[in-house]
Amino acid sequence: MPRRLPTSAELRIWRDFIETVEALRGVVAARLQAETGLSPGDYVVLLALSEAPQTRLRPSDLAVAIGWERSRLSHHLGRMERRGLIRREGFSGDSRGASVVLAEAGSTAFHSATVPHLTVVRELFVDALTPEQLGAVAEITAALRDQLPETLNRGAL
Amino acid sequence: MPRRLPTSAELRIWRDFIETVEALRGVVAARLQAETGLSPGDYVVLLALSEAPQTRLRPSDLAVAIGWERSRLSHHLGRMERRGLIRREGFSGDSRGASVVLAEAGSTAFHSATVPHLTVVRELFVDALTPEQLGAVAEITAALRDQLPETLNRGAL
DNA sequence: TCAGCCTAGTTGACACGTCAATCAGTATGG
DNA sequence: CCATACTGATTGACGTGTCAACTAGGCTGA
Repeated sequence: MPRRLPTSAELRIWRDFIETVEALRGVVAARLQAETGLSPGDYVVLLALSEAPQTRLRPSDLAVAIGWERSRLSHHLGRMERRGLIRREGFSGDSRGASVVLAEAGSTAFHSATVPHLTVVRELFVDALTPEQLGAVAEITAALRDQLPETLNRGAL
Repeated sequence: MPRRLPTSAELRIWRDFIETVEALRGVVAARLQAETGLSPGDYVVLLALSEAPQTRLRPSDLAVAIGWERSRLSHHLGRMERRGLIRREGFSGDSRGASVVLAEAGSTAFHSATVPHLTVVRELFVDALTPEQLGAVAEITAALRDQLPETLNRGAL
């Protein structure tokens, strides 16, 4: 039984919030793409691979590490492989398993993307907020996440 | 000249924030889809049409009203037209112009989606936050928007 | 008048995401 | 041994978004 509906003020906060975050995501993505040739998705994949032993991971492990569904990852890896950022190799031991390997081009791209990536986050997010607001963001994030179905509380939580 | 890079704490707040909002958007979209058969995009389009005189708008005006690029809207209208939610008609006066008309099915779908839509927003957003936090969201949204390129400060601002 | 420009709108190519189906290899119980 | 179930991974269909190109109708000034 629904308790009540949002007031128009609450609704406006919701819409502004969602639209602004979407715009922010879009701008960050566009700047990363322009400055480094990598999408945010590319970046997280390359980051996880860089940190992995031998810079290689099985797709399932990679998916867990970055909190993606396997199918999403598979599609993305296909695109990254076409661009030479990663390679797929067989996995000795379990012949249904595969292995994703960081390619030379991927490593290079990742390293030259790190600073631009962090700079964009600073300029558009960290510098936009006061330290108190940044703390409030952390609180709000946690509160919102708690309200989400548990299935989604994935990742480094 | 970059001033400094984000600390790892700041970076973690950023990542959690973006991931959580994305998850939230996904959950809202999935629930709307399941309960009403409409995507968030469908909903905003139908909302704008419902409020327009004669429930009809020229695509450009519609695009401005909801803050979308024309091409995005055009693609979306194509899909909505296939489903019978809207119709496209000619526009008398300027023969380049067209007109988007709310179809019967669109009107029905929109009206039966309103309450579920508001309920989802309440449950996953409004109810997750204290009134103070809701106020903080509004502040933070404004601060983030101010940092975005002006081109994007679109809509009812 | 008509060349050049602006505006309205659509289209095509492609990246990204989700879902359901599929395929192949491993494990397991009778 | 083998049917069955489970797991790792990919695939196809389709919705969604962006960008650049394109069509086509108005507008304006030499």
